[in-house]
Parts: sequence; C-alpha cells; structure tokens
Amino acid sequence: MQTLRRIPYYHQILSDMEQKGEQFVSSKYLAHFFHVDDTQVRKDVSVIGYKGKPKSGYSVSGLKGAIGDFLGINTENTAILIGVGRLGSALIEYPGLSEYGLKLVAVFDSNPVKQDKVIGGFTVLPMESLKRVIQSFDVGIAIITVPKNAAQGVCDLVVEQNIKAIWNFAPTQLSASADVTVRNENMAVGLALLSHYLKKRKAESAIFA
Amino acid sequence: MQTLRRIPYYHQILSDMEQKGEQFVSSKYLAHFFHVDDTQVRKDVSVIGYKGKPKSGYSVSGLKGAIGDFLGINTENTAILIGVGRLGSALIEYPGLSEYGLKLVAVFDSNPVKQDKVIGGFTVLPMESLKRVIQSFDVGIAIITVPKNAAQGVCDLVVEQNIKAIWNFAPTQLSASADVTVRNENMAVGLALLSHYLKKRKAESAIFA
DNA sequence: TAGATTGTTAATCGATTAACAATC
DNA sequence: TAGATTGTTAATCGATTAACAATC
Repeated sequence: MQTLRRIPYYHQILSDMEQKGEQFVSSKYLAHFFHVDDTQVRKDVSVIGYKGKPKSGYSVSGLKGAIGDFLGINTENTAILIGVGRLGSALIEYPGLSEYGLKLVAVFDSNPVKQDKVIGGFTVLPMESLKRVIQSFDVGIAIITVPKNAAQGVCDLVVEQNIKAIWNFAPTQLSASADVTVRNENMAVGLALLSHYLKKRKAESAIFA
Repeated sequence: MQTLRRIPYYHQILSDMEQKGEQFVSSKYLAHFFHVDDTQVRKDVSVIGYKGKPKSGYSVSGLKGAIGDFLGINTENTAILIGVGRLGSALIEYPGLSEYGLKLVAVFDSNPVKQDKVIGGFTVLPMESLKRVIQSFDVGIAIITVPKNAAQGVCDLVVEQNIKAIWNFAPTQLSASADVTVRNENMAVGLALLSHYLKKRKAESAIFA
C-alpha cells in the first residue's frame, strides 16, 4: 500500500511545520513534496481518519497527532538491538528512536569482549540471554546490526522467539515467513536508484543533443 | 515504478549468492523474498533486458552484471558530500559507496573549525569552494549530511549549480523541482512502518481473542 | 457572496497475477 | 521424453487522477 509509505513523510513534514509555527496546511502543499495530485493526499488523510476544513485545510498539529495515533508511534514499542558494532552503537544513542515511540530494553552481542560493557546506559548481554529477555519484556521489534553473514541466523533466532517485526541494517536481504514484517534498511538501494536516474538522464540528453 | 525499487534488492541477493558459489537462480526463488508472484520477477528481468534459460533459470553472475549495467553502478558516478558530522564522517569511510560505483571527489562543511581537517583522505573544504568543485569535476550526486535546519538551504545551493541527484540523510523532507531526483534516507520511516504493523497486529489479535 | 479547499464517486492508469505456449 | 522453468499475452487488482458537489 503506497499510502502507508507516504504517511511517515507527512508526519515529518508536519513536525517541521509545527516547529515553524504553521497552523494549517493544504493538501496541495503536502502533495508537491511527492509530485502527486492533491486528491491523493486527501485520500491518504481519509485513510488516517482525519478531517480537514474546507477553505483552511488541515490543522498541522491535529493531523500530526492523528498520524501518530494511526502509526502507533504515540504509544511505546519495546525493542532489543543485536550487534553492538559501529552502527549498532550509534543507533543505541540515537535520540530519534524514542521520538518515534521506540523503547530499547536490552542490547546483545555474541562477542565476549563486548559483553558486560555499557553503551548508552545498556549493559551488553550475551546471546544466551536473548530468550529470557524477549519473554520477560514482551519485546515487539528486533533491531539487527550484526555483520552481513550473521544476519539471517540472528533473524531466525528472534523469529523462533516469536518476534514479529524486524528492523534489519545488515546489507543483506533477510527472509522470514509472511507473518513477520522485515524492514531492510539498505543504503545501497538509495544509491542504486540515484545511479539509475543519472544514467537514464545521460542517455536522454545524448539523444536530444 | 515498483520494478525499479526491487531491482537493487535483486542485485544484493545475487551478490550474496555469487559469494556462496551458486550458479543459477529461479524466478520463484527471487520472488519469495518479496512475497510476490514469480511472474513478477520474470517481468522485472525482462525490463532489465536479460534472458534466462528454461529449466535452469537465470545465471547468477550474468543477471547481476545486467542489473549493474541497468542501474549504472558498473560505471563511476562522481559525488560530493556536504556536512562532516558524525554521520557524514561515517559515510566518507563507508566502503559500500565505491562498491556501488560512487566516487567521492570532495567533502564540505560550513564550520571553519572542521575545514582543512582531513577525513578519509579528503580535506574538508569551505562552502565557498562548492561552485568551483562542482563545475570542474562534473559532479553528479550531492550527499547531504548537514543538520535538519540547514538541509533545504544546502539543497537549493547545489540545485543552483545544476546538480540533478541528491541523497539526503537529514531527517527532513527536501523539496526540489521535478527534474531533480531527491532520495530521502530517513530512519524514522522504517520505524513508523514497523510500528504501524505491530499496532494493526495487536488490534487483530484483540478481535480474534 | 465568491472563492478556496475539502471529501467522495467515477474514470483512468499502472502493477500484479493467471494462463499457457515455448524450450531446454 | 517428461518435467521444470522461462517469456508473454490477457485478466484482474489496486493506486492515481479527474470531476464535481459540499462547505467554510
């Protein structure tokens, strides 16, 4: 569903507008960021279940709040993080997590050298503690920041413990059964898309030269 | 175009398979990662312009190469990076960039304290040098890793210099004219989507409880 | 009031899947 | 040869846009 992909961006735009003190926003304004029709935005908003006012548009804070409720980021989601390397450490200290309703409850690493160290207030736990922690905290999301070759193994491990949402930062495509949501964050994808765009552009300008 | 979004993932999967020494892959196997029909994969492959062999499938290395050509990552794209903070510095040293055909030619920061420092082999340049560098290197991509509030300004600046592809890591939605491609990398989006999924799941299990 | 903007139904467009022949 | 898998056309499904009434 494309609507669902746009909604987090709306939220971000509305946060920025709120900070600038804007009160209202029109569907036309929101649409221009996505290069889509403003009808599309109004339809997206109706999915969220929010109502605007003819002539003035949508209340910035009202719509932002409705999106937060819709996405479930206004309530807390518990998470664990596995793999305390460079990226993992950065994520642990990233303030954006709590801003979006994520509450880290524990961090893990299979390397004994890293265990018992404290990072961002968390003591790094051994993988053996995984089962116990997931069960006692009712963990919703597992964040995977282990090296590429270890990622699928870790994924299988947490799925076994009944985790249903995985946020994968290892540069590999994880596979899990359809009832588990895997979000693969992968910088190479963005890079590849930009590269393709530039290539097409060059080809076109060659034709019209 | 959804096909275009899947293609970089195919590339990643094929790289992994190549490393493991796999020779052939079927459309069915590729399809299962995306939870789509295998017909879809065959259609995607036809867009790339590659041919498989009935019964055996697609050559892993052959298809990988064809995707590389299609995406333009087999040839070099020049890039600059603006904003040498924590994330910017990490990106400069990230080996994945060159793996996907990106060649960094210069890095910038508006903070005089950071200028003249050397990071990953690059001397940090002042913003004043932007124009000169872009013109003399025929720069294709601008990577923006400045703080949120500075991002749109930097975006306008590089668009003025005729840059047509922007890779934005600042957590804000940049806007540019339709002929400029902006890729917004935004962790909050992934988080929001996972959160929504969990919320929906909870609601459903409440209904069927 | 007139004009701007929302909300919604119908029409169009694009993406996905079904069906099946071609082929190794 | 028989079976598996590709490639492609037709059918279906979903997302986007066009049209327009409702309303502040």
